[in-house]
Amino acid sequence: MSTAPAPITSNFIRTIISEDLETGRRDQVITRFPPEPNGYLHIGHAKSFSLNFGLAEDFGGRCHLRFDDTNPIKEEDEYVEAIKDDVRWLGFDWGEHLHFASDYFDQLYLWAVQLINAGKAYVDSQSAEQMRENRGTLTAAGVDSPFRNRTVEENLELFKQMKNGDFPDGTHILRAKIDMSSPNMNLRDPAMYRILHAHHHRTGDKWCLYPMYDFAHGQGDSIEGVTYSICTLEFEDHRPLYDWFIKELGIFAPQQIEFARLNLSYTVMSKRKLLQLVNDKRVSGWDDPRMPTLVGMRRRGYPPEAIRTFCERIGVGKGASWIDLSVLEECVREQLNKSAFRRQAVLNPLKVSITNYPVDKTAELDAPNHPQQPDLGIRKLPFSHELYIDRDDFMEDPPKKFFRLGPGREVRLRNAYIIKCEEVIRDENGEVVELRCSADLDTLGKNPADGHKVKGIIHWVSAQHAEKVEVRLYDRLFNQENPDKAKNYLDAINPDSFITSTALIEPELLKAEPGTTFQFERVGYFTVDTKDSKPGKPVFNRTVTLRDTWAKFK
RNA sequence: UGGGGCGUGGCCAAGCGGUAAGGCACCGGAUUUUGAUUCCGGCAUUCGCAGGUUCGAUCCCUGCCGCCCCAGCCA
Repeated sequence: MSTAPAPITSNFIRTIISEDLETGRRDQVITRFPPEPNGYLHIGHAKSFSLNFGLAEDFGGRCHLRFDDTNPIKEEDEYVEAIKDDVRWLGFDWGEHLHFASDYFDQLYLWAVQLINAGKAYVDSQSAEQMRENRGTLTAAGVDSPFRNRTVEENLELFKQMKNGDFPDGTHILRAKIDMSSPNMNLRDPAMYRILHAHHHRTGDKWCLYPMYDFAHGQGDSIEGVTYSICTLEFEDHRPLYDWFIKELGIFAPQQIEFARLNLSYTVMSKRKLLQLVNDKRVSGWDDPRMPTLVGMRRRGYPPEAIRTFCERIGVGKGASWIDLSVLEECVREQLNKSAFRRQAVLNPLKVSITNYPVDKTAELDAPNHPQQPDLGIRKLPFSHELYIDRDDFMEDPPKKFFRLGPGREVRLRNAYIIKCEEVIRDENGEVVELRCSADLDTLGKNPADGHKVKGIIHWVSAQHAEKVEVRLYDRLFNQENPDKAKNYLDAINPDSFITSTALIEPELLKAEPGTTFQFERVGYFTVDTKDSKPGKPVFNRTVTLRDTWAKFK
């Protein structure tokens, strides 16, 4: 197992920062992760905050966690706590720097007044519809609001009344006075403050007007001394606006750098859609193991290290990119392979009796917890006359390349003996119900005395010692690479993304603690569900299957 | 057909004037009591296209073509 650190491939952001540091344009690196607390974090957010925290770490700076809570209608405390949890789960630490845009509401209000005084902002009293009409289109300039030239005094008075709650929602709005004919729509007198008689999760009922994200975000960065404000591509057009506010206000200027958000095949990433999946009960909740949310992945059994590896592996660029789900799954396997204890479990049982093994005898065989890491110890595996193997490991008329069991064929029982299929028993319908096999009792821990080779190895459990448990087989939530290409993304939901089944497990597995992951040898990685498991009655979530090159031949 | 971006192998992605890193995938082969893992080896005469500058261009210039984003009192 290599311990060499994964090579960090450069990216354009790293290059910019390095240059700034070398030329002295900047002398420190302060970044931030600015989620809106209106939903749970997903893997796309993980890419963003891994980048932000990672950069700060690599350059000896720091990264803040700031909640951009400027819209009280959509934001809740529940999400704040969940987001903090997720960021910590991935191993990042914001130290003292937990902030909220709402911490700056007073300052923001003062700045709005400053802009009004400077003649750079005005209260508009058009309706939302009128504003939309007057904004123009992508190719036609907008027209000035009839209220655009109100006097500073009038604006000041109106803005104060807005703050005092003298007006109902939607009647007035504070706008920046920039240029209604700008080719950049964001500069056509954008809204700064809207009236919202709503309860805020932190400021309560103190305010009845709230700043727009665009009027809060850049200043929040400025207040915190953020040197690099890293965000996604869709805010590229907003940068001139943020820079305008910063310049007019005469405050510290962070540098915004945009990168492409993550798109993962077979999943959707918009919070609106994830919320709908939850609300419509298409999934069991934000933490449904099929969700691309961090809580979902955690419950599914994805280790945080795997997600960090994934975020590094996919890189950072500016081109819209689609990452195949298999890349994430491969990171999960890579991590789990190193640490997960090995166990045996049979999902689709077929009875096997060992004809030359005493009916009343039970042996306790030693089986390593991890064949590649002997220091992880062993566990006892009961072996007896009657076993179960997986139906997939038997074929009546197997092709040449099938290394498993078939009439007259030999196979190695994992961690036990080599057996030979002597007889196939069927029921009245002709279905195979039992295999009678002879075992070479001299093959425990060694090859046959005559030196012949047995290539196939299959897993099994002792019938009388096996315990039956629930296993949940998860697969991709959508069966279309890009669910948004369907008429409705809900139509692309994979009906087989969640299958409840049972498994016969070796007794050792009964002690499994919720949240721990095992490799069911030759099958996949399974994690004890943290919600539905009971002591002595674990429920297993299939985290990810093992790679299966044999499956390709079939 | 306004503005802002982006185009390097199947998927990501370095490189930023000196003759195409790396990862994943894929294909061989070795080891293996997991058809897993691990290990070796292979995998772009070419960087969206067409011109130009240069001794030399993926990197500079020009013109095309293609894709993404923007008309919330959302973020």
